[in-house]
Amino acid sequence: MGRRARLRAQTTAEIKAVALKHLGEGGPDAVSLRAIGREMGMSGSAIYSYFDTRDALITTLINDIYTSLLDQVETARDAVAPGDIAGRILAWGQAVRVWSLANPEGFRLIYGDPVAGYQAPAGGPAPEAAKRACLGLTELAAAAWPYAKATQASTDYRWSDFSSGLADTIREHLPDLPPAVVALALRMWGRMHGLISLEVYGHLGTQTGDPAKLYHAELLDLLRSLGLDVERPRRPRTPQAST
Amino acid sequence: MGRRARLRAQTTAEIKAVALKHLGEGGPDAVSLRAIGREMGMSGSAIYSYFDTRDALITTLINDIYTSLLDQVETARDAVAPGDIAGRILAWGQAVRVWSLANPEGFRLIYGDPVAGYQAPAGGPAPEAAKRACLGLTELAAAAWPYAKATQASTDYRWSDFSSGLADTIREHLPDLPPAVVALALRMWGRMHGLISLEVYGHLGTQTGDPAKLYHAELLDLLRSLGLDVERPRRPRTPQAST
DNA sequence: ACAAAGTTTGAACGCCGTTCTGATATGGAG
DNA sequence: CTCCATATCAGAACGGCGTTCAAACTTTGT
Repeated sequence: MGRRARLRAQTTAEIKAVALKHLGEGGPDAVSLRAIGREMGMSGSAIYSYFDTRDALITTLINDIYTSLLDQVETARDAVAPGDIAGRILAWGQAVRVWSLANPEGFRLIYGDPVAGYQAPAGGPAPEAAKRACLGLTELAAAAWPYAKATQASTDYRWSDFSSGLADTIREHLPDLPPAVVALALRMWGRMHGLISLEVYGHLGTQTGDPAKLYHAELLDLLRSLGLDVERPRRPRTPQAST
Repeated sequence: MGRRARLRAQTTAEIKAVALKHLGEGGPDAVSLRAIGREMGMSGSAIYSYFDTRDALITTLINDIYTSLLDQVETARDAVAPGDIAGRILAWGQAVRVWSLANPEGFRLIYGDPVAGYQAPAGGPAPEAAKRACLGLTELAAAAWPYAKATQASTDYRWSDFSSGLADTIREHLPDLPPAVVALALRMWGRMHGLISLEVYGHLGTQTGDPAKLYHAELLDLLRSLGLDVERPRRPRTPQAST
């Protein structure tokens, strides 16, 4: 890699850094090519050498931020012993909320209307990080499955219910997994996402002064619905025999 | 009310109607004062006679849309016999999802980043419709409480955990209600919101082809966690005696 | 040393919200 | 009916935006 490529990579990184800074300080509107260029001492149109369009820049920002979220969440999960399934799920859920509240603009970028008129690249593959999130949750759901199986409603799922990309990835990492586990993982995702999303967007703050307590109770209820005992000792009870 | 006031009301209504149309057709960006004026045959600046600023227009749109959502949801709920608690919760939840998928731009406006640079009126009272939603869910939670009480985790809530506006409204309509019921209602809200939000913003579609099945399973699990039997006969079992 | 490729600038186009200056129409008081 | 305050409107203007384009400048490989 010549000197030129190095400069290019450096400038690209600086653009992303400035964009992230503006995002955090002034919200999504502050992420404008002209403003970024102004701060970097170059004209706004020069950025088009590095990103085809503003949406392309936003897209890579989303990928970066999403990746950082997953890094943090996975780290929190791995700080709990692999055998402590309830503890791992709890750690995952709490980490998602902590990150989201610490990076509300990032959360909005990933999960909400990112920025004026941004259109996600259509038809493209699902973002890598989204699959990673889903896979991580599926692993947790799979670990809880022996306990949760009996409690789940009798909806029957097929692999065809899920996108081939997701299904293939999961079956590669976790063979012999019933598709219902993936559905459970997606529901766990939604359950964590709901309260966090309401809180980040300020809908919960006007109703309750203590969203943390609410969220914690929700996670406990989630564990209970997975058949994992949670009051006092956090060890799960013995899984039931297969039906 | 003179002729003048009538004209004014009419023009105001037309502005809102055109704004809603643009919102549905072109997304949030299409809601621009200039574009609205263009379509109405008047200059963009003329709208400033009717709304102080674009954000004011957006704010009334949000109120209107939020109200229409609650009208529809309450209608769906009231189509189920008052005694069928599980059925009412199910109807509420399904109605929220149906409305959200039919009005994704409205959903984004209410719950997401509404539009470029919009700032919700700070310090103002919580939107009327939000309290209405919360109150409706609290009624459902209160009806389910005799069955759900025993299943809830032992988090203890106080009235001071909630905003005074909400707490007062609720205690006015439903006296002698434990604050834990409000917490339960907020959690129910979050639980419905999670999957719907993921679906509306397209995060679920890339992972599963059948979000409806997922959402229905989630509602069933919610009912189960409320202590309401749900397989086949939808009648709740007898409430347990007070602990 | 020189041509090819990459990078940057600055003007331009059309969009936006908002403000301001006048022009025009309306409504009520005398 | 007249007259004037008030409400409504058009149009220009300011500064912001994403994007395009021709022209200049810099680096690279030969």
